[in-house]
Amino acid sequence: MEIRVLKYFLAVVREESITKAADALHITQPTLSRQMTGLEEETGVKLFERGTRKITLTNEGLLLRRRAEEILRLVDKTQQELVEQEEQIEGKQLGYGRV
Amino acid sequence: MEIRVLKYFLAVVREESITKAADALHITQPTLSRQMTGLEEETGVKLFERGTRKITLTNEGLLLRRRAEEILRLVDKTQQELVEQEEQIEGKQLGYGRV
DNA sequence: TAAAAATACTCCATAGGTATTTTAT
DNA sequence: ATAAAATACCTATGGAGTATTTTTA
Repeated sequence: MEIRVLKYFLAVVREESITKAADALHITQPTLSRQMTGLEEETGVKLFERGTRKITLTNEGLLLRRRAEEILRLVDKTQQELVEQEEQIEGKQLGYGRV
Repeated sequence: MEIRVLKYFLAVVREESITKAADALHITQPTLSRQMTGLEEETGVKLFERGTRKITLTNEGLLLRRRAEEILRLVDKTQQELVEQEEQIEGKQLGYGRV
């Protein structure tokens, strides 16, 4: 399970469609279709019911949606905190790209 | 930032050495060295002070350690929950690999 | 000087693309 | 009939390996 794929998954959930999500992510429909199949194989659960008009989440899909949101929120927070701490330390001349 | 790399990072923290962590992860030292450099470039912060005997974490490294532990705990929990829900649903004949 | 990390290559796995077929309304 | 997903096949990026050099207690 990778962060990139969890972002893909949430895009599919948001758009209720692999085709629309692929467009939003600027990747192609087959690539996203394969990534979602891969996620289902890896986790061992069926995440969506595919239809011609839209995709609906299974109970397992609903569970993963909640967790994926939590995980990605934490990842974003972490990246934000690192930038903030870096700025603080830069002011003390101790950081990475220090002068 | 990918889950695989966060696992690598925590191994380096645990072993206090890229060489030892690579060994524990069953990958080579240069691969892990590059992944850690990549993580530092991607986040924009210096994570370790490299020494000849062992590696020490910077303040940013300490921060990432805490967050990476949180993130990986959530990921593990998620995978566990998916397996559990799957088992429950299999009993109701509604799951993925249903009979 | 002797460990550990970094670099210079090479290779290969897989993310990603295009074209097409299959599926479900 | 048609819109969406899946599949087949190909390309390219980057993860990973071996050999070697550079760094720092």
